[in-house]
Amino acid sequence: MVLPDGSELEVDADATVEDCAYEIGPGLGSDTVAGRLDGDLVAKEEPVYDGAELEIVTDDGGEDYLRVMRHSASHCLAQAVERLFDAEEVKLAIGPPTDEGFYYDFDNLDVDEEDLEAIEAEMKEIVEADYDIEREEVPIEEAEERLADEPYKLELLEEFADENDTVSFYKQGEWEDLCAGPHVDSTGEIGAVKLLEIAGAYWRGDEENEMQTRIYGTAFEDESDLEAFIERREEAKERDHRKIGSEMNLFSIQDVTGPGLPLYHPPGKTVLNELSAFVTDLNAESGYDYVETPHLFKTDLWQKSGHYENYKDDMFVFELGDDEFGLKPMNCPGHATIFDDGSWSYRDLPVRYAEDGKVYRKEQRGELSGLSRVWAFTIDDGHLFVRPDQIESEVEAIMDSIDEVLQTFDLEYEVALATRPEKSVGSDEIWEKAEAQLESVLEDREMAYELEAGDGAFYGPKIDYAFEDAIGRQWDGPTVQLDFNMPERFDLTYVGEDNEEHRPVMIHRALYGSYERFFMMLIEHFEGNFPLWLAPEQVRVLPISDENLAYAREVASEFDDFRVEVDDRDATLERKIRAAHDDRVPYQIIVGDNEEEAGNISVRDRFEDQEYDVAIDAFRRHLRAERDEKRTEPDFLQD
RNA sequence: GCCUGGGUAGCUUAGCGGUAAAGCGCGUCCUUGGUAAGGACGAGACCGCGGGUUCAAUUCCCGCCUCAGGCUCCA
Repeated sequence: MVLPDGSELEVDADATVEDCAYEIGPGLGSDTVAGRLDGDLVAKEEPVYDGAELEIVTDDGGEDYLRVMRHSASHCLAQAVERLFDAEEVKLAIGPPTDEGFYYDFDNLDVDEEDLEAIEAEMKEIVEADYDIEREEVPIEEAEERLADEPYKLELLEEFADENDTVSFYKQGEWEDLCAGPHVDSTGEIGAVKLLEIAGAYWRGDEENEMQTRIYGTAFEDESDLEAFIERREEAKERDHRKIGSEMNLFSIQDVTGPGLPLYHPPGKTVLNELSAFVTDLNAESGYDYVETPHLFKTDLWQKSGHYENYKDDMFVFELGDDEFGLKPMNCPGHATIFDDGSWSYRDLPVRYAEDGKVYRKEQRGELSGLSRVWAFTIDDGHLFVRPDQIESEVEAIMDSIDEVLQTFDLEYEVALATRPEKSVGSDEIWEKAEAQLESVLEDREMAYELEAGDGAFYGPKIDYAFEDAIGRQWDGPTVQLDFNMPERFDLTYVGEDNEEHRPVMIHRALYGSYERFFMMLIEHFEGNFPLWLAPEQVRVLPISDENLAYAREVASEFDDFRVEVDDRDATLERKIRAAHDDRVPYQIIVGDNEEEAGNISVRDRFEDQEYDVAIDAFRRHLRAERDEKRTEPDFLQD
């Protein structure tokens, strides 16, 4: 066996995880809860095998121990449910731990939120009773008898029967379950438990299967950890872009407009305009030409592009007179059509088209959520028509731009290579070539990447970026996609050096992905405290009394290349400061008699720092630099 | 789409078989204030939409619309 520190351990051929632990030391042996065998969490009774990497999991309160304990908590949940409801009727499905807790799926169980309290109380009794949790190896045939009334368990059993002679059961008190484990030694080890949600879940995650009742919960070693968890959830709620979006008047999604169709209010549109200007500048530097295409095309175009065949279920398609039309789910066919209208020499390539293009995709109703999943959204789209020999350098250039965007927002990211999906167009040969090219760029850049087999677009493989926000959540972002198929379908050509017609390659790319999703992520990442260059209101001037109002307006006019407001309400300074904070304005300028006499200002930032006797010129110079350099934090008072 | 829970003033929420309450915000007035809510008064609600039960429905029942969480973690 290979241990985490790299050392090797010799054990008998039939040794278990627990035996290995005792071999290392008797203290470790008796503390053993489970093991990680080549990365898999397994029961301590599981046999080890030659050459495997082994890590012993003890009751040290680490992630793995929590997982084991939560798995046991899910058993308590099922036990409580079978005690309180008709155990003959209710059928057990599965009950694994998750990253944040655990769940158990039941069939034929009808519960509401009030029942949850009763179930939770019963679970606490089970924990209190401190039943020993015992593992038992049972021959398949006997297992079948024990599970005669549990159709889902039998279905699972069938699958194990191929590879194993016995299966394990875990028993606590009067209740037992078919389960691979691992589990803690007794129910009393579960410190604090809470049930969270009732949800529906398809058996084995398949829409074709019946829907079962899933109960979510979580468990921790003690009450204070549980409280911290609940607090963290509340904090995430505070950051929610839907809440902040409405507080800051950024956008709304209203019943009258229909679902997934956001309306951007002036402050929100201000942010979007800044985001758009940023990539427009980058695109100009990278040699892109802007184009514009309508929101709607005849389905002839979608047939030509292959969307009709491969994407129709996600499209809004409708009859108009004798013709059928579809709202555009992607901008590429329009751009390909523009390219097709010209005649091109190899010298003209690459041709790079860009458009902030609004697209419409008919997502399932239940999938819609705030700005993160919508029906109508805008992509900072770009399509390149390149010679085969230009692919790698163009992909490199795009990745440079993406780096610049993500660095501007201080976002860490990971990349993944997504390969051919089941539903796709084009020959195997073309796909292999495309995948190989992207792989080679990633290798050249020495970038670590994950392989997402089958996750590519239907027309080509892609490199997807995922970034992490301020509280560690992952989001989809930029993407670079190779496309050998669209040029075929549109019969795109250029004349080569040899005076023959050649086929260009298309590259699809976006730096943000969609504005909607990027905007949402920024709102939550910054908690609405946008960097100066993005802030809808950048500076607010607060006169101490009405006497200073005229001077306040004069000061504001000195900042007319910024989004500046004067708080001219009849209110105390305290109230004005409070309001400026609530509205998340990066800088407040405070002017009273002292400032008016001296002809200067006081500056306050969102961190509550303040400086008096500031020259207007000096602050304006700083502000321009902070804005133009796109710094993420207001730093006038923070140097 | 399916499961569970919501939809009451611009926002956050309370309430209930007898057509509604609070805080913030907004308006007017008093106040002219020096660093995170000064005071008084006032306006503001087809209680998501449609149907049913009832003498009476925002409240109970049914349907629809819409929002949130889940349906991805696999004994």
